[in-house]
Amino acid sequence: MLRMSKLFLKTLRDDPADAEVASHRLLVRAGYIRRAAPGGFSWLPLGWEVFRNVEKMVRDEMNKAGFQEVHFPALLPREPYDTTGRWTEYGDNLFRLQDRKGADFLLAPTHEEMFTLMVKDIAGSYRDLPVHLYQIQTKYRDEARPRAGLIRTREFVMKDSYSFDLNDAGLDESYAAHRASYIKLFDRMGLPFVIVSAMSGAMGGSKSEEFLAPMDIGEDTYIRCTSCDYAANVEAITTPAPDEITLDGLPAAVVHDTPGTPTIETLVDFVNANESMRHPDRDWTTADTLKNLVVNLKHPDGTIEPLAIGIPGDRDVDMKRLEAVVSPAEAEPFSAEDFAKHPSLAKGYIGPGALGSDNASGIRYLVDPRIVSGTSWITGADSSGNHVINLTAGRDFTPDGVIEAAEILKGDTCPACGSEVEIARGIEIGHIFQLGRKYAEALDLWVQGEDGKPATPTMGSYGVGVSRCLAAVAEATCDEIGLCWPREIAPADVHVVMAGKEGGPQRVAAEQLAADLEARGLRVLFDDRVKVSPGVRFKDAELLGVPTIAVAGRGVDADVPTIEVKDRQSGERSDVALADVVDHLVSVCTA
RNA sequence: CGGGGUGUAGCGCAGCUUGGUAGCGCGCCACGUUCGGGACGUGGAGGCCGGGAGUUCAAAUCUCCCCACCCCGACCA
Repeated sequence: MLRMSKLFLKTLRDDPADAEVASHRLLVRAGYIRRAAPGGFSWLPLGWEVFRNVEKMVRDEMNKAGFQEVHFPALLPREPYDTTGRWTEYGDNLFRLQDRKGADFLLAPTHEEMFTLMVKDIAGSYRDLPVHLYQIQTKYRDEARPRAGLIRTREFVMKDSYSFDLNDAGLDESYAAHRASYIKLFDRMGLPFVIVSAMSGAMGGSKSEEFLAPMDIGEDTYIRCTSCDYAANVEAITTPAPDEITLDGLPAAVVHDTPGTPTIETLVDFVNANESMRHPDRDWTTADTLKNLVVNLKHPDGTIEPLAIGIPGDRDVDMKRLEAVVSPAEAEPFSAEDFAKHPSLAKGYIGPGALGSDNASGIRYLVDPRIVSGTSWITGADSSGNHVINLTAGRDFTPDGVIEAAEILKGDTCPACGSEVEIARGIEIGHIFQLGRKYAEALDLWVQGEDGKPATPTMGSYGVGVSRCLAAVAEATCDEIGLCWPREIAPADVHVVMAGKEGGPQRVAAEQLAADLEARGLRVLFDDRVKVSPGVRFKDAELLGVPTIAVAGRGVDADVPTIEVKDRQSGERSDVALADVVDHLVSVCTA
């Protein structure tokens, strides 16, 4: 039994000034956590209780799925991470440090290397596979900007699992097993979630999905359909191509003088205001224009390749989508010097006429999927101050291919059902990933196959942010007045409130009730504080968020004494006869 | 890393423009009253005003430089 008279707890009446999001604000106010470092939190008794409940739930689901728990140090030597290249590749987000002898160490941001080495150490034969291991461990990432309380910290607890299979079919099974156990886990947490594809296009093959808890304060943007259940990461969504248009009878392309129109907006205004350029039936819009821009692709081997991208003028290039498509290359903006090297490119007036491997610049030219044969565009005429109207794809120009780099806008077409998508935000609570053989190969993990020859296992990795899930649950379940935990996560089943005069019958009833409930196996938080007014007790009970509140108050004085039982979430109250209340509460709490 | 904001008692804030012995609310301690929705009275304790340097007879207040935190963006297996 947790007695509030003894509990190391202080609730705050006012919101802490540095907390913006509800989960952060309430967890601090309710005395669950305190900020201790940039991106680091200390846990107070109630918070730690809740944390362990979440952790227990994660562990339980992992064990149920047949995965085995192991544990690694968080403080690791450099060497294995050097072998896989991640000592450097991980970049600024890796906490690096040295021991007294000057040897390099790191605080692990994730443990692929260690799991791989452990399997290498133990498993020797294909008969030892598949292997499914997990750990629950504190992870360290030197985040540029920790934010939103427990949502994004530099030290956090993560459950990470790894699967080792002999072949792709096995990996698929392992992946599916983890996916299924995550669905059970997040359902059990009472957390609404969507699974979005996070497949990175150009890398090919490696399958990846994110579990997102949809909420406005989330930092991951994803796309969801307004009518079907399609959901995808912005990087993974594909743009449906419209039908091609027959070229017969389309108006010819005409070059016009369009002085002083370096931007899409000035261009549209200009052509609409000019009689000779007006659209016969309507105003031109920015969606009628074809915007061409050039970037430099920096390939991992150091080579630089210019790439031209054509997209409808009503949208911008989404750098995240572009990077995902060109990965592992990186995209950088075209500089003034780059333009100087390509005199055929008229900055602000770049058109398909100069682009593509067959034209003046020789620059590879990829266009948005909407730009299909027969679509006509207003676009640059490759000399300063000139644009061309009705330049038609498939007739006047032929791009080298298509590229998914345009930003996704609300109202875009759903690739699954054809209705409209919307843009939503979510918290990434889980991520499952088919790694393949990258780590096994780098660390020389192999087992003897059935045929006696060495075989390299293929791996999957699967993560759940434990501390982040706690915050997500708090965020999803709380209301204006406080936290509101699902029973399994809550620090107690029943919050017993003594609401009468100290030394009166309420005291006696509350003490007895708390003891009886505990004897029946319920977890009890008992507000037995003296010299605390009833108002404070009620407010604190609501703030702390235990799902069921039992008040020994006025009802105790009645001819047939009663206890008020209140459901924290719904706010419903009922008076239950003192004689029946223990049974009643046991059934409520074990339902 | 760019833009914006904030640092004054445990928490939330005022004071700064116009320099002159540091204030309010909550919380805390003592006593009394009260006891079903963050009660009341009386009396207390508690602060190197983020740090450093400067200007001045005098700096929370003016100047310069740091640092920390929050928000937006960039970044983020």
